[in-house]
Amino acid sequence: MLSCGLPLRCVGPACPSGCLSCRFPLCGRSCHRRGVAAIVSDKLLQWYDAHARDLPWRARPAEPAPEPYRVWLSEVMLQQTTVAAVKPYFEAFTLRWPTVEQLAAAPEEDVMAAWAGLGYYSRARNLVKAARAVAELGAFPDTEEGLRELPGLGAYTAAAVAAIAFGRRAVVVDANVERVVTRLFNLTDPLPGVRKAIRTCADTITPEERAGDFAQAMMDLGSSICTAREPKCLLCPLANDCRARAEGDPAALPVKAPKKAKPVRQGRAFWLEHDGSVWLVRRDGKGMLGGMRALPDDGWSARGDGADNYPVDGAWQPLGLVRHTFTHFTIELSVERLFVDAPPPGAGLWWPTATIDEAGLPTLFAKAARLALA
DNA sequence: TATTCGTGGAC
DNA sequence: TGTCCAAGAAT
Repeated sequence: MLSCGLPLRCVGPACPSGCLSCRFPLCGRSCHRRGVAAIVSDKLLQWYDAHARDLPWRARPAEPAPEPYRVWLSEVMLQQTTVAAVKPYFEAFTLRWPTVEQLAAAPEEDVMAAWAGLGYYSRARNLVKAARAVAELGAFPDTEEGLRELPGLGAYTAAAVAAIAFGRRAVVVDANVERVVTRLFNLTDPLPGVRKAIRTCADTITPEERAGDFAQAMMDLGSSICTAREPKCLLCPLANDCRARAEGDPAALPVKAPKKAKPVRQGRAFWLEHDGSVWLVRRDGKGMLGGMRALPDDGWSARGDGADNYPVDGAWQPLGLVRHTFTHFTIELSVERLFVDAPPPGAGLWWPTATIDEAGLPTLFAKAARLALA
């Protein structure tokens, strides 16, 4: 086996010269670690310059950074959400609210409705809060620490916005980076325990310059080459530096803890109709689908079935069953209809059924509406 | 650290 | 059809 002849104290990807003897824990010293890391980040940036995806919220490589508002908005939308799903929402939001000040001035209800269908609705609630905080401040914070104070910005998003919008050196770790780094360094311990090691390793290859491009390059690599299933190692610009490829199994990383089974819950949703309109309520505060418009229901949740209690007495007509799977449980929702002359007790509003698509219903209730109007 | 938060596409 | 998965945050 060829040796590169450098001190055997380094960490990180295999030596670019082919040396496979540099497999030692992080020494943190100025051995040739820096040299190896710089080569890796340079290779990745060169690959990015040639292969970066063209996305609505993104500047082309080496171009001036896009507006912080667009970076922030896209990053929040992209949390646990695919690029394809985000695109139309990003276009709609930036068209309707071109600046963070305009978003800050919008009624929360309108923002929630515009977010309907995208999921994880606490993001929309925090989006409004953060926009108002930024409007109050006069501008986005331009450091990772400052951004971290805004609601809805965790470690990942604060680092990403700091790097992409403000050119700060920040260690940006998302699921793509976790996958790339566990493979590049052959980190075989399971998530989430391995996260500290991932961060340490990601830090070693994060460059001082172009940290934003580097972060996006890692994400593009993770989404197109270093994919969860069947990674395309033959196309990978870092193949020769990848320790999992040399000595392990890239496709088996990262190792994850087994998942819990999802319970199936039963519940009812109530379609109260009067004069061509349906009665909609607004779900309260924090929990599941919090703040979203919805059909009245019988109190089902992730923890239990509905209580089988109807909002008003009458000859309710069962219309069918809607099955919908959330992250941690499945709901079988019986949709039942009653024609009434007066609104039920409690807050709500009559919404014309002809324009139900514009009510901003989350997907479960949009399915129920589709059933009721079929 | 573990759980609770959506949704739609790929396979 | 079922399972996995995605630019995570808050608690």
